[in-house]
Amino acid sequence: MQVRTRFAPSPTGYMHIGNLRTALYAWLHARRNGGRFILRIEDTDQARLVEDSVRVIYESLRVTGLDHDEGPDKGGPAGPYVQSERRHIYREYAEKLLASGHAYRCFCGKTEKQEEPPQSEDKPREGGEEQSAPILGYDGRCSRLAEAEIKANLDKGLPFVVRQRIDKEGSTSFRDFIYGDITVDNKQLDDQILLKRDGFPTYNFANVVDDHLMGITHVMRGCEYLSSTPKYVLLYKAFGWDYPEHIHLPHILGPSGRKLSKREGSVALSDFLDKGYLPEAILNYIALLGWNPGTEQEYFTIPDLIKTFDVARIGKAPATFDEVKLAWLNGQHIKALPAEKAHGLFARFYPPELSGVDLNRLSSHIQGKVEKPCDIPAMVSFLAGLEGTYSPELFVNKKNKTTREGCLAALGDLKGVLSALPAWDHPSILAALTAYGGEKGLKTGAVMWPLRIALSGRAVTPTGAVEIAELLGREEVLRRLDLGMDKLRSA
RNA sequence: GGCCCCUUCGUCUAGCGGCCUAGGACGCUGCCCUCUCAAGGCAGAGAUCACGGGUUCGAAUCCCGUAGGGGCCGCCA
Repeated sequence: MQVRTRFAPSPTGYMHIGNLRTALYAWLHARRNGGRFILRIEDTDQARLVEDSVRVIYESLRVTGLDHDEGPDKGGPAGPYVQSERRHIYREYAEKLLASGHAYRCFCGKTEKQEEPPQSEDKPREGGEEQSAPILGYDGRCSRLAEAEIKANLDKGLPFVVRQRIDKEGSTSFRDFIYGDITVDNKQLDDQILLKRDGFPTYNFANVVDDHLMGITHVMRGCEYLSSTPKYVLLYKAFGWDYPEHIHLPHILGPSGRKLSKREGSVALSDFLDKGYLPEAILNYIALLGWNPGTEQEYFTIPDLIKTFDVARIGKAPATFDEVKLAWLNGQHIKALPAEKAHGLFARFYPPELSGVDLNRLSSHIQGKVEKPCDIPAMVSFLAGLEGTYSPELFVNKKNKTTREGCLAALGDLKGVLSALPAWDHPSILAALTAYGGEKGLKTGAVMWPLRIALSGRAVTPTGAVEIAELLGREEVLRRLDLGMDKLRSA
């Protein structure tokens, strides 16, 4: 049977990194098995619609390369898959359940304001208050309504919701691919709402209907649905449908060990893209959060991932998102980039003051050491100017055995050597410096150190001293050499 | 509160009864190399496998319990 997976995001306005991982796993599983990957927009909550969010979803999938085979913008015999456009379908299936007695109409009104706990309104729910206020302690009374009462209510035009009728006897089990056998007593399962007053289905219903209608073979989603799945299983049974393989995924946690959230830093794909993380590095990293290849390989290209990904190696324990490791992996992917691509990635991070510098060269110099391109401005700022003052103490370096006096002398000599240099390019500069070191019996490090400090004002730079000199140009180099000597003298 | 799930170095993880005096990666520390730092190479610190009981000749691996964490219990998904 052909594997069919789906990604079913709701339009929240941004692509959460946890959702992206779910999409990635579903996509990889489909691609790995020559199956189909379907995109379905779950926009059944009218109150929470966020403008433009469908575009964000498309854009996120486009930039990460998680292409779908069927869905809203691809047409196809089974598309488009936007739940708000499929209301008639859910209504039709709700009618079937109503007819078979697996569901019933509930006419209970919304909660009285006074009944709400006075101060438990910690976080006001986002939108939809009038319609979606829960019925506190719904006791199932409408499930026992007589036929005549229902008819009377209907005739009066009373609004209603459709609820799933769950027999509270016994228990319901299913086998999750990751978590194994899950059994829940039916008395734990409430008569969940299938169709809301506004005629839209809830996730609980639309999801089951669509997954069946779209022939989804493997339902992959976050494990927050694990304990609701028995209710879905009951729905499948009520319809007489086979249920798909369930693959619940462990959560991704934030640094504090709590669910990854905006408060704790970046959670949206766009946040990482803005910082200069490569889509393939992001995918590589999140693939490893909850899954491992069974080998010691950690660096993966997307084709590698397709070849290697296996749902059998997904773990159960939640994983903490670690941006430091993401950054390392990003650095690995940056190193693998062709020079032009790397420069293209870096370009937007160069500050405008660097206009006089050969940025292409700079890019090739730093490609091997950039992990997060957003660090670039700070890395290269010294090239624009030695803003502020650096401490002459920097000239003293134990490892290279440099002293102030020695540096002062070296700087003076270097000024002579460099101003006399016929050509200004990397090999010439390097040759002159090593020759000078040889003459004076100095190790190259002892020559480079004072030069680096004078040119950059810092002990750590993203490129070697010679590269800096070349990039800066002779005039600026000589000027900075003077500045360094001034500092050493006045200190 | 009820129910469900999870628990190996700081973090991601390997491990599916003996190969584990628990392996790899990130990070950290040190050394080497080099035009400094970085990168690269090498080395090291870092986990009594949450805890307590079993089962077994033998348990990180199986069973039970406890604790901690997470999730669900919405006309949200």
